[in-house]
Amino acid sequence: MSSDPINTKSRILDVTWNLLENGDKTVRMSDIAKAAGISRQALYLHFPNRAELLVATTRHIDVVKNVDARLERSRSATSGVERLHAFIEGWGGYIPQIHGMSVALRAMRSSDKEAAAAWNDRMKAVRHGCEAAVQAISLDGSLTRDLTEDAATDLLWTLLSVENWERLVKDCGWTQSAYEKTIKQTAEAALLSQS
Amino acid sequence: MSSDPINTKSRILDVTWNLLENGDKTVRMSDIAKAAGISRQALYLHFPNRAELLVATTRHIDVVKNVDARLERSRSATSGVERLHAFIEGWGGYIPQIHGMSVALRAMRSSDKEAAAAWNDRMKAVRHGCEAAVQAISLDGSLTRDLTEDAATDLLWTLLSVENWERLVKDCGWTQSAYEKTIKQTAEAALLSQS
DNA sequence: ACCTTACTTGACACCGTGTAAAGTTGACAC
DNA sequence: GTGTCAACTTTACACGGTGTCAAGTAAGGT
Repeated sequence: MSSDPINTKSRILDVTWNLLENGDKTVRMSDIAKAAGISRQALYLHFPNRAELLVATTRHIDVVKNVDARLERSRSATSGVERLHAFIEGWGGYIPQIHGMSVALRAMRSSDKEAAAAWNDRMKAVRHGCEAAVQAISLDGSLTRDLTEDAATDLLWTLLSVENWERLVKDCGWTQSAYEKTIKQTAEAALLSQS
Repeated sequence: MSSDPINTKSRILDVTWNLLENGDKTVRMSDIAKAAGISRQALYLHFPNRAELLVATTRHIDVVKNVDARLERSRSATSGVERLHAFIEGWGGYIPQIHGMSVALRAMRSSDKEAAAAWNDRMKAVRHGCEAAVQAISLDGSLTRDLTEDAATDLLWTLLSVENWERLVKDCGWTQSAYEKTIKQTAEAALLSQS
C-alpha cells in the first residue's frame, strides 16, 4: 500500500497537533504513530526526530490558523493603544490554540538544543510585536516616563508570556475574555503615562 | 568507613543545591553522587528517588536561607502598599536563590507526580502571601474596582511567578533591583485605584 | 569475636528515543 | 506480466538515565 506521502505527512501533523492539544499525558512518538495509523518507525521516514516533528507541527498550525493575518491586524491600528489592544487580542487569542504544543516544546528545551531554538524564535517574533506596540505608544507620547522603550517591551513581552496565560486561564480558571481584558488593563496601567 | 549519616545526608543536600544553582547542565543522580563523594547507589540509601531528593533540598534551602523570617517581615507592615512592597522584596529576592532548584523541579513536573505536588505546594504558599497583601490593600480601601480580591490575588501571583523573574532577569538581563522596582510599579498600577 | 551501620561494586530491568536492516505491498512503466 | 520504485512493515538493538537487587567490605561499638 504505497499511500500518498503528502497525505501521510499532513495526517501526522494533524494527529500530533490533536494529541498535544487534547491529550492529557506526555505525547510519545509511539502515541503519534498509533494515532496516525502507521508504525513508529515510519514516523522517522517523515521526520528525523521528535524535535523537528514538533517544530513542523507548529509551522503547520501557523498555516492552518493563519497567525500572520491574525497579527497583521495590529499593524493597521492607528493609535498606540489601539495597536496594543489589537496585539493582545491577536497573540493572546492565539495562545490557547498552541498551548499543548508550547508545553511539549518547552519540556524539550533542556535536553534538545533544536527545540530550544525553535521556541526562542517563536518568542522573539512575539517580542517583535511587543516592540512595535511600545514604539507606537511612544510615538503617541503616551509611554510612561518610568520605562525606556526596551524595558517597556520586555515588560509587555513578559506579561504576554504563555506561562502567564497558563497560570491565569488553566490554573486560576479565568475565562479567555477575562484574561484578555485584565491583561489589557494591566498593560495599559504599566505602560501608559497617567494623563 | 562508616561515616556519619547525618553529615552525609546534609552534604548531599548542600551539593545538590550547589549543582542546581551553579551547574549549567541538567543535574543527574550520578553528578550529585560524584560531587558528594559517594556512589550513585548510596544516594538511594538516603533518598528514595530524585523527586524526593529535590524536595528535601528545597526544604533544606528554606531552613538555611530562612524563608519564613524573610516573608514574615511583610506581615508587620502597616499599610497595604507597604505590605505589598515588603512581600515583593521578600519573595522576589528569594527567587534567585532557588531558581536552579525551581528549574529542576518544574522540569520533572510532567513525568513525576510528586515533584508536581511539591512545586504546587510551594506556589500555593506564595499565593497565600499575595492574598494577604491584596486583603491588606482592600482593607485600606485602595484596591481597584476593576478586580475582585480573588482576581487581584491571581494577578499578583502571576506577576510574581518564577517564570516572569526568569524572563526579565535571565533572558532580558535586568538587574535584580530593576526587576523588583518595576514589578512593584506594575503591581501598584494594576492593583491600586487611581486616587 | 561478633554485629551493626554506612557504604561499595557490579549487574540488570525499564522506558523512551533514535538507528539499522531485511521484507512486503501497491502503483505505474514498458 | 515482469521489473522497479516508493511507502511502508517487522524485528532488533544501542544509548542514556532512573531505579532495584544482591553480595561484599570496612570501621566502631560491645
